[in-house]
Amino acid sequence: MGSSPTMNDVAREAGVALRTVSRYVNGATNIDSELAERIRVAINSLGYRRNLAAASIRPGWDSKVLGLIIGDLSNPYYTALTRAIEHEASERGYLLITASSEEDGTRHDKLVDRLAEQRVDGLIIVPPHRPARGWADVAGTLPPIVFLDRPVSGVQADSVLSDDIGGAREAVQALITSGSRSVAFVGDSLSIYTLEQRMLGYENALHDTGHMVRAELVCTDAHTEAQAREAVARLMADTDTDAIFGANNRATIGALWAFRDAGQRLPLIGFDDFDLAQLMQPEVSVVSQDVEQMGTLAASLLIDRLNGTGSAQRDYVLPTTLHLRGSEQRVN
Amino acid sequence: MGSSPTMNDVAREAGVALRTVSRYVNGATNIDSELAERIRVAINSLGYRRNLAAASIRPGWDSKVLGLIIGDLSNPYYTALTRAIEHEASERGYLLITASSEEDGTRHDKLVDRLAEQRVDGLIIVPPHRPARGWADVAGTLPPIVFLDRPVSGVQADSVLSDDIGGAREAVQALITSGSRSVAFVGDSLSIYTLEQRMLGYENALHDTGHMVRAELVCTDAHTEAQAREAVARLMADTDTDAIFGANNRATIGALWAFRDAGQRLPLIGFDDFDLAQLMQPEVSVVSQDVEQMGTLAASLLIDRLNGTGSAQRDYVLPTTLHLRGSEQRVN
DNA sequence: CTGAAAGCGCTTACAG
DNA sequence: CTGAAAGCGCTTACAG
Repeated sequence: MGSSPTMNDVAREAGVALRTVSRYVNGATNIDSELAERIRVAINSLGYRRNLAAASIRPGWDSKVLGLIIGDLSNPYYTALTRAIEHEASERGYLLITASSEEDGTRHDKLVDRLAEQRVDGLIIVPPHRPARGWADVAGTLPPIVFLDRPVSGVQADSVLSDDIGGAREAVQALITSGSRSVAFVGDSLSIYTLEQRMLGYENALHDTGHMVRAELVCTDAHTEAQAREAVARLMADTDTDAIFGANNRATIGALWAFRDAGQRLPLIGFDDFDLAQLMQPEVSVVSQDVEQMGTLAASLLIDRLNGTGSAQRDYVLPTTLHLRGSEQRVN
Repeated sequence: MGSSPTMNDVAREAGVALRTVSRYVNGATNIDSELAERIRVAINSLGYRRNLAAASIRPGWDSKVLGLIIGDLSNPYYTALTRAIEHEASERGYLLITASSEEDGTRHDKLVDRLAEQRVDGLIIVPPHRPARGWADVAGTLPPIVFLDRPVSGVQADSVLSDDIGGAREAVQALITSGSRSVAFVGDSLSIYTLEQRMLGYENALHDTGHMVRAELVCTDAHTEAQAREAVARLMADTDTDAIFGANNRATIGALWAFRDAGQRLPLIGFDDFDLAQLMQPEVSVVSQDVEQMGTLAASLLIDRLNGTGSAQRDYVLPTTLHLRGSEQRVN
């Protein structure tokens, strides 16, 4: 390292008072031009850089750093969210610390603590589905929070969500409209808020169209792509499943694998778009979330609140969009 | 906000000296157990959290925050890199600030400045291919750096690279071995280090097998997937191209699109693996970089250096792996 | 417009 | 083992 030059060093070098350097560095306009020049030269020759970390400990100054806790960067859904958040934050002068909880409650809590201790100005959080401790215990000690993807009750915070119920219902209805009668639900644990909601949408669609929810067509333990692949294989072999609703990305991709394994496909609609969906044969139909808007909105709500221009706290539920591309159709 | 409680508040509440609280918080073992208990109670009742930002301005203390500047989080290659870096950093107690330069030199320089002013302990940087200013101008004012994906000359820093030349050569040789004679190069600008290297590998492979480099088979202005798609379409229409080397992800996907548009495919090998490569028909052959190891190594080198356990500065060039999955074969 | 001084929340020799 | 004091790099009333 070799300790870097301080504002004090610059003041000495330029032969002015510390305060004058501070004003110069902070962009004050009314500075004697000769002094300003001496300061400029001193800064350059010393290679001085202001220390924002030090500046931010002063009362009323904030760090202009936001924290983001997501599940896992390997999930393209979270990646897209992160990108939008980072973009909006950067646009508005904030840096972003990104951390992955890996859906582990304890790890998540540690990250929250660390970020709070780091004195980030605000937090955007995708809460883990099995929290290790209650939010109420720590809420008072945390900076402003916006929850993303999943809401948290009992905490003062905005939430930005998608219409999981509506999206799932629409997808399942589309499958039924295309002629399927035994639509299977393939997804992860219902203890995950979004999956629970999508299950509700699935049930709604069945009820609306006069169908029963049949337990043997419901798989809620496909945590990975590989498990979804197996689950779909089993559904195809053991039941009269005639269409698949992939309740998340991994489920959908798993189904595509199972189709390839079986050498035959079933009508399919997935929740969440993915990169090459349109390059598949047939193109994969999906319900897509407006991920970019979700991220932008979350960052923007948080920053508005930090600036005191936020409105009353509420949940924002963004609509989803059904993209019918072909894979929903029956095979004959 | 409402200013949060400080160590001073805790000391007063517990009826001990500030220093004792500091020692408690920093995990000193030898503290009178009765005092420790009083401090514990005071911390809980006040909802005190240590202020790491304040602590880190003291001499010899560092922030335990690293900065990462990449091109763009929408590129899965950078995402994978980021994930590995974040994982290693987290594993070793560091937080990670991630920022996107969007390949813009000026924006990149601003991020470097901001991160330096934020006093991150170290920086991992994918340098933009057209830097707006020279590294020499600022090198002295920056924390330790590890360059990733592309090297930078004239700066004291480690670099973590892939064997772009070797990987490209191997890919092109494989296409030739499969019977292709007019292998086209489709990629982005050669002012990007990795693309320049891959072009070298392409040329090497041609020379090694007694072929000439033919200008009409070389496309180096496919900056986007869409442009690559058009470029491949043109190659198929206007030249005798009988195989495509996709010099990056976007080029490869663009080629797949062009194949679908044309209703026929050419032998293809791409540089960089992608998520659904094996779900395509035929499965897409690629040269893959060991992205996870690159990220882990970069973070690990940086942290070792911060801890004073780093070795002499050098470039690390990681080998690539050719995955032949079928798409390299000729169509008949 | 500029200087000398106080203070942000914290850690660390220095005495006891 | 613990207390009162100095100081990290910075900003900001307070005087001039």
